[in-house]
Amino acid sequence: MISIEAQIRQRCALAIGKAFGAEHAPSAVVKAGDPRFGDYQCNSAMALSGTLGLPPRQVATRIIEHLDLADMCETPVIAGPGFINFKLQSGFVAQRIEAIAAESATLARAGVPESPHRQTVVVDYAGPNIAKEMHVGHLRSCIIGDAISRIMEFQAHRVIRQNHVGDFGTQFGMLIRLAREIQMQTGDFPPIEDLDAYYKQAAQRDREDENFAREAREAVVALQNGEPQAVALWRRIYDESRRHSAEIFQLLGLKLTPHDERGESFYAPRLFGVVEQIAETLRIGGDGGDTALDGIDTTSKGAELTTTPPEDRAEAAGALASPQALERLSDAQLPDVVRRPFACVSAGAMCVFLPGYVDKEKKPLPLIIQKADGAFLYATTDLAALRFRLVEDKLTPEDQKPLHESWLADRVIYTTDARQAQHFSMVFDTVRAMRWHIHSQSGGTVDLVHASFGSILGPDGKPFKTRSGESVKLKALLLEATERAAKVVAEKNPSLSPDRQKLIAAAVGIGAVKYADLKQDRTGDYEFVWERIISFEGNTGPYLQYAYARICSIFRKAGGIDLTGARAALVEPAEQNLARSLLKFPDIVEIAARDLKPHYICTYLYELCGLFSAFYEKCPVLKAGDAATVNSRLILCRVTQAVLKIGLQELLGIPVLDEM
RNA sequence: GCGCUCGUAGCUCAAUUGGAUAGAGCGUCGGACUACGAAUCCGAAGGUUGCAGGUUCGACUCCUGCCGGGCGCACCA
Repeated sequence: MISIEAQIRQRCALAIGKAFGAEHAPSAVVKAGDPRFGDYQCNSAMALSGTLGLPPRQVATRIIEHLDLADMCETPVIAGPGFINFKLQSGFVAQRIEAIAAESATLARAGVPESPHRQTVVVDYAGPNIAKEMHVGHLRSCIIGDAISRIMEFQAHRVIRQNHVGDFGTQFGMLIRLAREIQMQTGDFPPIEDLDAYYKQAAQRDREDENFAREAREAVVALQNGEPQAVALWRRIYDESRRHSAEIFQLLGLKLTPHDERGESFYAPRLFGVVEQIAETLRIGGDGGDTALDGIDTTSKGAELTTTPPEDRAEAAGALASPQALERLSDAQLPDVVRRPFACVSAGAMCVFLPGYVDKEKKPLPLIIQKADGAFLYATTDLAALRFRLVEDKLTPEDQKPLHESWLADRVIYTTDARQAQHFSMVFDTVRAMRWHIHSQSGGTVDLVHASFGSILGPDGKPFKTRSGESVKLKALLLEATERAAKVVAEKNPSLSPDRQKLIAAAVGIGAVKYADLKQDRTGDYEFVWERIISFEGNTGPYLQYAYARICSIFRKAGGIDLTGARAALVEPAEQNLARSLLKFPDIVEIAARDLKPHYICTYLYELCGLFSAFYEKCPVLKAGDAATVNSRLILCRVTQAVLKIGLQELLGIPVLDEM
């Protein structure tokens, strides 16, 4: 079932094509800005009047002459400078509502179509560093990433969730070193249920004890070289840490599974090869020098790179293949302006230089992919991960299940905080320079997206910390949310059993935290103030859950009513408003997916609940009197219930409750 | 210094990406429970969209310059 807005857009495009030629066809159809103007509006006439040299209202008239919408809308009206306003026919609205409510299969999608062009989408989110307990810094990536993958999945895209955990970094050296010491003293593996305390102890020793610090660094090397004892200790710490993060994921209701986890350790064996390949492919410099780098103006970042013909690059790379040539380019001979991507050793580190990036002294800023001491960094891991996701044969020993087939990603979405924007920009540019984003078969390009988000701030407007200045642990935060919700549940609905109350408190409390995060445009910062987060009034999670629970309550009272063949009458304005809003749900999902902005869905659901409340106040359902009206209103309840359930639970990952 | 980002009602945020008279919630004030759940609803007050220009039928949105906040900028992630 195609969405109504899309349908009107298509018909308008058709009419514009007929009236003025296909080259003018794209039509600007959006939902009406004001209910007075109807349900949808076409803004094409004004835009077209310039290119056509006709008055906009005349253009609008011509469009309407060729427009065939008699099966859906009342006669279109031209208004203002040249808006064409559409109002859906009452009968059409009723018919669509009936069609959605008709059977469980249609109800389960509430009119949301599957995407006509299914894509394979990798969503990289959560990604905690598992040497420490998860804290608020991980919250947004978890919540937003999960919502984005749910939305895309509901559109029938093939979503591959990836939890890129930090499980192989330098901190593990300390942890291994400390574990080894405790094991030697006590004969036992250290108890690390309290991961943070253990981490702190190791960090303190690392600061204060030179020998410890040195041995910790050695432990990292041993780990990376696969030395059995180090690996065994790492494995123990890793398992314990993962138990912790799995618990948090479960509390948050994330759809991530252990199968979705490929962390730094997974890519560790690939790092050397990745650096080698990049250094080889992007090698350039020395004799070729600036001449070879000239000729391509890349004032803007990234996008320009794809225009570099591969032959050019190969030629440039081939011009200087010797290690000596690489060395010659170091430092002093770096060009002032980088005009094309290239790799070379600078100050002992293997670097990729890309157009458009400069440091404080306006000198070219590198993406370092291997440190002077030979160690790899997160840029290396990210590049290895992207190569794995885009071009690597997935039939590797570690990864035979469950995704043994080639992923052939069409999009890779990173849900990480905005401070990493430059990092990802450089990593993506490097991938493009390597042409890993070109599908080997189709020749199409992969969309690399950083779906960034702002910081969570404390009430003081500074980064959210505890009073003692430590990061707030996620487990404690979710526990507090649940406790605060429990108080309200006990007060509002004391008749529920304690077990039931506990369950509801968790869904309400954690749902409130998730909703508070999702309802805001992800690109901005927001303040975490408990009173606001856990408030049950206004645009909040509990408000929406409450609306859902009230609908469920109606159906409980109604008993086993059969709505087969029932008609939607829609006589009251409140019924009309609710029904028309329900039909807009598919378009909201569409734009939320297009922009990767879950808050569009939040805003919509909140407004829908407002309309439902108005309907609920003015239109008695079960006490309506005649059976036809009861059934008609029950259909509206049924579809509203479905939209809320899909929106909250399936798309946003916020649980709905039959009662609360 | 360079780059990114934000600045909208007292407070917290929207505004379908260039559309019509800039909308909500909280707070304030005033109303509605012998009607399906009052965790609700209805009403009122509250604005020179940081400032100044520009682009055009039309600007919170785009371009330029200021002012103010946040973040990033060579071997941490």
